[in-house]
Amino acid sequence: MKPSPADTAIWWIRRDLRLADNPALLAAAQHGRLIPLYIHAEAADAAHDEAHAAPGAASRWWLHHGLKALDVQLRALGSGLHVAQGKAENVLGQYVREHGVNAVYWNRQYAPAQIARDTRIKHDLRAQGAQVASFNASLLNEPWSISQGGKNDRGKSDAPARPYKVFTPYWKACLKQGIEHTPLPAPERLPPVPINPLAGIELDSLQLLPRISWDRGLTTAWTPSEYSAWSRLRTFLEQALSSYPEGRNLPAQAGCSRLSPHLAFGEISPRQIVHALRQFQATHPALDDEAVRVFLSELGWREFGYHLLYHFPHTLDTALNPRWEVLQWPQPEPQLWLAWTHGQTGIPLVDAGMRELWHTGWMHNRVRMNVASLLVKNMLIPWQHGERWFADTLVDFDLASNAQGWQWTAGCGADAAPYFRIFNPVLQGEKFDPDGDYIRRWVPELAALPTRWIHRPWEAPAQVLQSAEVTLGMNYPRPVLDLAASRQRALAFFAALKQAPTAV
DNA sequence: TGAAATGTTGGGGCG
DNA sequence: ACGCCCCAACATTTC
Repeated sequence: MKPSPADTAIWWIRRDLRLADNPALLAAAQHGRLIPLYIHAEAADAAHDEAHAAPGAASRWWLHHGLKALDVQLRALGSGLHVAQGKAENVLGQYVREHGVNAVYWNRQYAPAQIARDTRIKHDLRAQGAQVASFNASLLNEPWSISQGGKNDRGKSDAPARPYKVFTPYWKACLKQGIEHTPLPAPERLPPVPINPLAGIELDSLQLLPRISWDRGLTTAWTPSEYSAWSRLRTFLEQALSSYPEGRNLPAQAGCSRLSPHLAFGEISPRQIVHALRQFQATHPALDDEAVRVFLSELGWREFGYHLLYHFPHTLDTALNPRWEVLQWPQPEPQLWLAWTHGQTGIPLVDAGMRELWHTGWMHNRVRMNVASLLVKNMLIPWQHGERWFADTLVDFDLASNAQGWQWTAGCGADAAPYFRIFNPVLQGEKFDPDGDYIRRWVPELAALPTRWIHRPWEAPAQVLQSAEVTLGMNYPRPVLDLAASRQRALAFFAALKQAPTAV
């Protein structure tokens, strides 16, 4: 049956900037006309409670280039990206009412405000007579599909299903339920975009790129596109996967996949990754199962983050563990915050990490744990401050992973590090960056220091500092805090949790 | 996916 | 040969 020209669908593009394994796009491509529509909501358009979902500066940079790349792909298939600005409900409603759109498809997002908005929009569009469907395209399992006491709602157990709060049993349940799916193919051709459905706007007019160009480092480090996501994955499988269990901990090495921003923007899906991993495993029988298991579990942590955010939406900015309410946080010390954000704490591993973040929009996970521990424990600055800084500066910013990760470090989240677990960035540096290569790359003023002192320059003999041309307090700061003393202060502060009445 | 304090063990120097 | 001390190495406990 030939679809009538009036039969027009919208693929509402969100964080699914890809053609392959995209159920919303495939559904929309069944119609006679297709508008691939990206709707940009500026902060003023977004509801107040959606502020957490508004992209930060680094994410906006990625979004701009990712959408450009998607447009090129769409044009190759006879289509093209359509950009609109405003509140999503208004824009979609207008297309349906005034421009003959009779179907709208999207892939799900999971921030509490997004769920509420999408539910509302689905209801409204259906009331206008449009066909609407949403799909899972960014998770191996929907956050509500895994629970304790009967994994499916058809189970015989009478006990109400409860969400998991501990990673290991959660991930075991996921693996048992099955994470294997055959990814959907990319469409071979796309229906035409209707002639002038509405005056779309230019992507450039969204002004997603920074006004002053601080983005050179981002451009060097990343290429946002579906194609480069696959190129990253291939490189990782061939070069890093086999030594992943150890390699992933070494920030100076290319030991991890660096797929996180591509995942965050949906340029590749976890199902595609799992599928590619299984294929690689099948063709490389000597590959260590342990390496595959560890890498998969990192995808598992991402899933776990969404599971927690869905079941405990307040964890976006409030501790999962209610015990944390008893803590009387001191006023954050501005000079500590400035030193932390600027990578000028005088502690090499922390400064290297914060500068890597600023320059590339990304930080190695081992180092993320260290900078987070320093902020929350040694500096006693609430984790929400760090969470917001990461939201603005990370290209891989992901609401669920970020909030849960910070809560993990702070000790108030699910399966969290206990409050007394405080990283020592000197020891961590010596353990995971034993040659100091990571420090030398990101803190070049210390590059000439011998490895013995590179993680603790303040202890280096004057002669050593002098010949390395390091003058503490001049071209590299003295430590802004004493690691041992601030550790003691943190232990004393968090000891209040022990007398708290509420059980975990 | 911690660090530091404390405890234990065993080899070697030494009187 | 023996007891004593020191201390590295490792294990356990504590935060």
